[in-house]
Amino acid sequence: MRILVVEDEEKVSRFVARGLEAERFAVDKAADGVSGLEFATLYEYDLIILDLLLPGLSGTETLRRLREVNAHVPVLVLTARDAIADKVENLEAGADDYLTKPFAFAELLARVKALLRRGAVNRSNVIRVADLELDRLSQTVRRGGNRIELTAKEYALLEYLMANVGRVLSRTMIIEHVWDQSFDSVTNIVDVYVRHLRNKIDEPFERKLIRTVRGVGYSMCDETQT
Amino acid sequence: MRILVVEDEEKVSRFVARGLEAERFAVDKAADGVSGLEFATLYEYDLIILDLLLPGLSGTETLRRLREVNAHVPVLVLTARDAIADKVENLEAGADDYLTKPFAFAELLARVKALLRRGAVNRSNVIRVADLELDRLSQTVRRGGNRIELTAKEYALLEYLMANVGRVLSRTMIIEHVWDQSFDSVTNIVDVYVRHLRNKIDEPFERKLIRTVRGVGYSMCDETQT
DNA sequence: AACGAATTTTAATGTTGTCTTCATTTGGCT
DNA sequence: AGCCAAATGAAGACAACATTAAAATTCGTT
Repeated sequence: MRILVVEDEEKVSRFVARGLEAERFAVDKAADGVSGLEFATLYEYDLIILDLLLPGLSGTETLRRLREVNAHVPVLVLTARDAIADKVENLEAGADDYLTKPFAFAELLARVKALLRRGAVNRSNVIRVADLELDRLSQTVRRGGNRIELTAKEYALLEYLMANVGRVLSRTMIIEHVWDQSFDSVTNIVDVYVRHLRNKIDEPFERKLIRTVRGVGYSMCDETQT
Repeated sequence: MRILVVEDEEKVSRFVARGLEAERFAVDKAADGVSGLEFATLYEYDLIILDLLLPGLSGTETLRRLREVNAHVPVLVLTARDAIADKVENLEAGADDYLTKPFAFAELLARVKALLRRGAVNRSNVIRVADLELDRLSQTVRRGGNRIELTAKEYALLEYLMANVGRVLSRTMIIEHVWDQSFDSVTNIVDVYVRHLRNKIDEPFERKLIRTVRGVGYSMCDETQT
């Protein structure tokens, strides 16, 4: 499950991201409205958490434009305690729920899960690529019907790859999403984990799904390749 | 697409350069304001990423002088977290966007892409010349519907040629856009790469798109040829 | 708390593909 | 023909990726 957090305060976004990641969500962070919109345009999210007090583009304006881009994704809005006046405005602008700062993480999590459940009725939680199938609810993986056991990191990597079928993901992006660390370019951990994944999901099968794009990164194939 | 990174911290600049290179940008690095200015004067960049906390010449001063040299190139400024006071000053001094450290690479990339898109009204994500088609988003190339695999350099060269359809590009111009600075002047690398490209995108087809202009350089044909 | 097993990470080595140079051939132009 | 620019082919240097093993860490169990 992918969540985008649009929040300018580094401390808050870190706190939220950490907590959500512990719940096995894949979290992206954006520090203001402009890049938040950019993310929302480029990638698909299951939920967006949006702080209204943003530098640059105002939160309400961001929300409005977000709706132009994607009318379906659930948006949870964070506001300051005394901003109740805006409440109506926000709900009208397209927020699905709101939470006032400061908040307990447990409360945020409860609301996040509620929103996801609500939307889950008509959305599938299974991603399929060829005969490979990943269920995000039960966090299980099958290929050709057979269950494949993955470790936490292997699963996270596979989910990230499958959520972006056909797109090439750079090592930098993969490290950021799966390992949540930056600035450490002297590691080949992505290569090693790709190997682990290949051993489990590609090795025993005829058709290989994980493709290496030299100089760029890795990608899940959707089309039949040469 | 060429990007100049002016940043004194080796770790940060390596991290940024690596990530951008995986996105197929040609990246030059400068470690301080003076050499940053020098690069910006000597070469043309599509975007400049400038750290404000530089040794020697201050970042703001660098920015001001940069604008004297080139008023158009988009500049993305990196600042320390608590330097919000300078924010207005920087935007006034000519920064197009800013990002506070520490930042996630995905966020930097989102902003870079947004800035590049903003600057070019006529730049769509897909360039077409006859039945040849280059998609800047997915970085893929097709001719007559068939996907063509290119290496990093081949792709960069083709993008530059296609972005300047009909115009004749000299070898010097090509080297300056596609390769990064440190390059020896007695080389026929452009010829060699044009050959590689022709093998992949012209050889199998009837109509040839890359034209040689003797004594000058190369060009992509847009009109129907003789 | 201590042990062992499984997972994660680092590190070293082997392999492959790309980049670059160089030498040679081809072909246009005067 | 003779000159010069461009095309071509191939080989070596180099960087990126694959693979393996071993070290470090985590986690559950006793």
